[in-house]
Amino acid sequence: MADVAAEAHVSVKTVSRVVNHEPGVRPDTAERVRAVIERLGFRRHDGARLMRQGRTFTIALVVEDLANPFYSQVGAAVEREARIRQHQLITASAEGSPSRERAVIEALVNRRVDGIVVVPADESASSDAVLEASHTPIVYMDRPVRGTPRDTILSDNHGGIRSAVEHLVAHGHRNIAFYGDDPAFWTARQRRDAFVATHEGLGLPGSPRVSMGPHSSGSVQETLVPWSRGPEPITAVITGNNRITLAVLLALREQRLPLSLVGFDDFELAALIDPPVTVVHQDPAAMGQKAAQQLFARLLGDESPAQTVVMPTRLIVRASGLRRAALNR
Amino acid sequence: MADVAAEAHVSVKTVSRVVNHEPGVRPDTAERVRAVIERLGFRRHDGARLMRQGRTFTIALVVEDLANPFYSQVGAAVEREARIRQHQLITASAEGSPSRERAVIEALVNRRVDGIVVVPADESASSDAVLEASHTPIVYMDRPVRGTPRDTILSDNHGGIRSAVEHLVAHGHRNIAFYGDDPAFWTARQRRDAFVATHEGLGLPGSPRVSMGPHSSGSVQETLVPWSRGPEPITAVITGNNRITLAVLLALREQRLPLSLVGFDDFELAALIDPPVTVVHQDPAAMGQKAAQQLFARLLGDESPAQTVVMPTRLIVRASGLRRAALNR
DNA sequence: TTGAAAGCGGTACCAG
DNA sequence: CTGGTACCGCTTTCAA
Repeated sequence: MADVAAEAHVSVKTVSRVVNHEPGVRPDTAERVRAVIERLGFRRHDGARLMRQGRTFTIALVVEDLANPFYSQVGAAVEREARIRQHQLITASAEGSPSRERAVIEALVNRRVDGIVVVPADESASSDAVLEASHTPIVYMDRPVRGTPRDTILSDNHGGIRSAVEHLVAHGHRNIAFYGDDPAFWTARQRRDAFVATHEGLGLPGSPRVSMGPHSSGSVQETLVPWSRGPEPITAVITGNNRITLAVLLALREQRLPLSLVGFDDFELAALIDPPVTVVHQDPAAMGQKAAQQLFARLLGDESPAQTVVMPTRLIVRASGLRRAALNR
Repeated sequence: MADVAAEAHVSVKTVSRVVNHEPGVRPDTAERVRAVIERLGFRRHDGARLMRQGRTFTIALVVEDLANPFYSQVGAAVEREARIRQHQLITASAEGSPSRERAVIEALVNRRVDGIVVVPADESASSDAVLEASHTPIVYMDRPVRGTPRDTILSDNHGGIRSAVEHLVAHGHRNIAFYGDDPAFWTARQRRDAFVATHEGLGLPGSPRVSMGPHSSGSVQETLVPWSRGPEPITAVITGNNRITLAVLLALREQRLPLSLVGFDDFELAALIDPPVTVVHQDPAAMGQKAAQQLFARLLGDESPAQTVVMPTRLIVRASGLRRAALNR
């Protein structure tokens, strides 16, 4: 900028005015400056600018794994909201490690990002002190965190599972098993608890048959086989997420068990499997959008108390929830 | 930092030394400084630091759509390489628009990112001037660009298609159709050309039956039905990408056509469809990793001529490539 | 309408 | 081992 100023025989301040389209520059002066800018290929150094202004026009997203379709859809939505507002997005993976997450967040705070959206690795709020001291706004997604109340965007796990159970019951199922993921995950526990509660609420027979992961096709079969034989054999299965749905589908195929199924999380090509898989759909794009919007509201000065938003799920009925007898007719 | 210096009765330079673990500070002085840092909750402002140092320790990834599984896997790989090297990653979507891509790249250059990986929207190299003037290293991915030679990471489209044709021929197919995506895409044209070349190279009968998109299940059926009836009916189909594979699968199901299939791009649950889908797998994670590695090599001063790397594809044989007669036995 | 000087928060360089 | 000072590239403030 100094170069441009010298070349155009004006002060840096005038160049600055031209670059930022500030008023109060004579048109011919402005034109002369622009010509020099063009000739020298000058580009404003946004780092310096933003440092002076105290904001970075950057937000960050911290997730477990960017390659996971759930997170990548969240990422796309957050990036879109950021772009609309002239902000840039830094994305970082914590790989499910709380310590790495903490390190990542500290690095982001050191960079003075304006705000952070994070899918927390655990509930420990290990970055609370840093965030508090730096006044960096944060929005948690998908899972809540202990400690200081913060804006949090969750999925309606309970409602989703309930709709799955009710759907199966409406189609005549009474004996339904639930396969969930590792109970270390908050969402896995939520969905399990929702299943048990709904099971009892509807007065289904016996005690709820629940198997928590981590699961593979093999580990699923260990309970799937006895449960579908013995007395009161199960006729349907509900799964706690994408990964478990896959394991159960493989297990059903391997054992040639004609059980009905409702999965949590929609997945690509669920409609092409035979029979097409009925799922509880959560909307990662909507969640990401909501999280980003909430973050920007804070950046714009919203000082209202932290709020938790529960995003609705939607049952996508295909065919796997019907009774197999009905399907074959 | 000035506050810390004042409080600890040392100069800012000494604080700087402590913060950066530079040698030449007496242990007790360092300890005193650290105590003040802790008490005041001081955190180094990386923006200021990086501005002085002239590097930002930031690289960027520009793609069409972060939610697309191909790009999100690339993104995860690039982020990982960046993180290993203490860099952060800015991700941006250009939504397939060359003008938006140009704007995004200019913004990134203004931020002085150290380098950029981009999946270009078209071949026009519209950002060439900016990149040239700013000396920002760039690596192109998946598609080449005209103009100044640049580092480029491509997938072996030709080899992939050839392996698909050869696989089908080995299983007795002679009449094979190709469904590709919109020929506006460089990769779509590459794969089409590879099909035609292989078709001729192997001396398959008649002229190659090719239908380019954009395709839906409906548009596929328009040619699929006549081609599988008339004289020399096709017995197999090759698809040019993920999206087309889906359209063809739906079309085959709708028309109850028992054709064999090899798809380009692997996809989630391809193994669970009946019959399991044989695919040409390209490795987005490996491509992203390679691109990032190439970029960092440039950042470390590699001045060798720009190179184009073609990453191998791999045929994942499941069952859909067999003749249906064989399958039913 | 224009410019000089201070300062954002650090680091580089050199002196003590 | 420690400190002073210039300076990175821009914006802010105030004066001309």
